[in-house]
Amino acid sequence: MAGVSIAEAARRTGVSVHTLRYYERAGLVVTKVDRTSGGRRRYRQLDLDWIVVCTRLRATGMPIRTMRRYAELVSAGPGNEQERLALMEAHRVEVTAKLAELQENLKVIDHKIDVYRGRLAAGEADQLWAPDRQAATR
Amino acid sequence: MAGVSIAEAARRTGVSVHTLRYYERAGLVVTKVDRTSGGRRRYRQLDLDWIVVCTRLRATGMPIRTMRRYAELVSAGPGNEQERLALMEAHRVEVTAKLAELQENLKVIDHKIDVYRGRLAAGEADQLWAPDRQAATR
DNA sequence: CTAGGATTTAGAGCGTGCTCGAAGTCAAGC
DNA sequence: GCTTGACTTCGAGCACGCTCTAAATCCTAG
Repeated sequence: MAGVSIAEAARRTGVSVHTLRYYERAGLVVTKVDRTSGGRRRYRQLDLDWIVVCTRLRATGMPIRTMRRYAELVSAGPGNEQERLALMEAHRVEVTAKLAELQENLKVIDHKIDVYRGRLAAGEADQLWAPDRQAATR
Repeated sequence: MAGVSIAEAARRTGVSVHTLRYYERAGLVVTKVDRTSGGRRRYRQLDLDWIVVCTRLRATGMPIRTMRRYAELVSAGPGNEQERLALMEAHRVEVTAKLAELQENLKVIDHKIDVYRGRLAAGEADQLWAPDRQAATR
């Protein structure tokens, strides 16, 4: 029988078997995964590829319900590319916004790190700090 | 009475009043927020500043329990800068990893967008697609 | 002084995205 | 054929981070 077991699919995609089944139930898996005569899933490369795309979208914070919507559009076949494009572009806006926010807030973290490095470097010479300086840099 | 009400604090920090109280209960607020004689919170600038820092850390995905740990270290006063530094550096590693992952996955989104833009551009000339091409670009 | 809106607490409830358990089925090795 | 372990479905359970409710209290405007 062509394809791999769910355990192997989990290994290859980095998604747990539980989550693989959950994604299917949730309507995210646009490919119809084969079944053995005994009812067991057999994942082909196409299925695995799609699931990997799902993990990428998830990793960018796309909600499950949006992924389902996207899967529905893909399942509906050609003719709704406009809608798929709109969905992806909307998501792109969110991702880039999140990226910018992350980069901005990384600065705050870096600043904190600088402060503590500075204190530690100074602390080697003198463990005491003026109270107001503590309050200011906390 | 110095300081602002919780409603005003919410407005200034962009955090709901519910969440402000939740953060305090959760042990994230290192400053001791004043109270009126009647028991109502009065936020001073220092309190607001700290809460804003909390929102930055949250925005970078720091879990509540890590923020609590950080707050504990700060509350404990000077002398644990090494530990605070380690905590922040560990978080920095996670944030930069997330940033890189996000940027990587943004490429997938951009590719999808390219595909759909291409299809739409071509679709204006011809709505039909070879089945294998559909499968390949989905 | 009073009415009504803001605030308080403790605790319950919710949305998301998994994660797991139970009970049963399938299949590969001995 | 039997055992053993992977797999099935379905529904419950969980972790997280809020978010809201209820009932009481506070405070300000009129």
